[in-house]
Amino acid sequence: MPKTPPQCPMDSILRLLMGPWTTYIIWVLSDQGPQRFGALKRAVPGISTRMLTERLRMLQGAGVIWREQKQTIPPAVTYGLTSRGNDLRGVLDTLGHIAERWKDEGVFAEDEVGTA
Amino acid sequence: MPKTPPQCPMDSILRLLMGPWTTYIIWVLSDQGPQRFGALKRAVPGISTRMLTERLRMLQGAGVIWREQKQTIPPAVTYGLTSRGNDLRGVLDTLGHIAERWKDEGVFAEDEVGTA
DNA sequence: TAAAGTAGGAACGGAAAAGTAACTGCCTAT
DNA sequence: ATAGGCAGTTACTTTTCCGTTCCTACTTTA
Repeated sequence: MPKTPPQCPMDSILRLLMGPWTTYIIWVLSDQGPQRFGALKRAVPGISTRMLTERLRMLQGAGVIWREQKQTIPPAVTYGLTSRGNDLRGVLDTLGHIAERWKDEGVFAEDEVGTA
Repeated sequence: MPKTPPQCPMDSILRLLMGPWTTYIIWVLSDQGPQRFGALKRAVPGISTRMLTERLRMLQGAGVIWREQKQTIPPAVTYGLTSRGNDLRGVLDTLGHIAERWKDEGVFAEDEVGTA
């Protein structure tokens, strides 16, 4: 029972980006450059370590971000966007523009999308 | 406790597109033109009427699709993309290309995204 | 000695999303 | 007369996700 019919590969990619935090993480990494785990956590206010870890693993598994671990004594792990992540950047950027335009038009106002 | 920090409007739009079926519906409407409810349901294999209705309402609420109801005796309801929906089309198209490229590269293979 | 930071892992629990199934009312075709 | 299609709605159940909390092992600082 595939929820994602195979004809539509972009659904797979959306599943990847979908999570509540995913795009935000990508945005931070693309806006502020590579970050360490703690810094990332601080940059994404409200996220739990569990979620952050999970999302990072997922993105890493998809090759969207890289992970560099330094085996120093307090281990230092840094994450950054790969070229594949930069692919996404453009799309997300465009989507962001659309989103802003829509927001100006009131699409996301509660009485329009919340009700109805 | 907003899961979507206000700084990131594209998260709102992704929330809109995210659902398991949403993009597929948009794709069908953009690929095959306006469709009636039943046709749409047949075109999106596996979706339940409940989900289809919900997604359509959501997309309609966001102004992504229009809904035209003819008060004939078996009521005929047709859905189609609005100009706003066509905004999305471009992005989804790009995303689709990326997704296909990634798929060719094996990003979505289980051993890459499932394991890790 | 105790607290805090580093980068997570494991377990538990609630809430929201999604699927299933049954029902609506009206009409047409068999 | 009965089945089936139209376009859903409602209720029920399941699943899945997400957040919270506690834990690791080590080191530095107070």
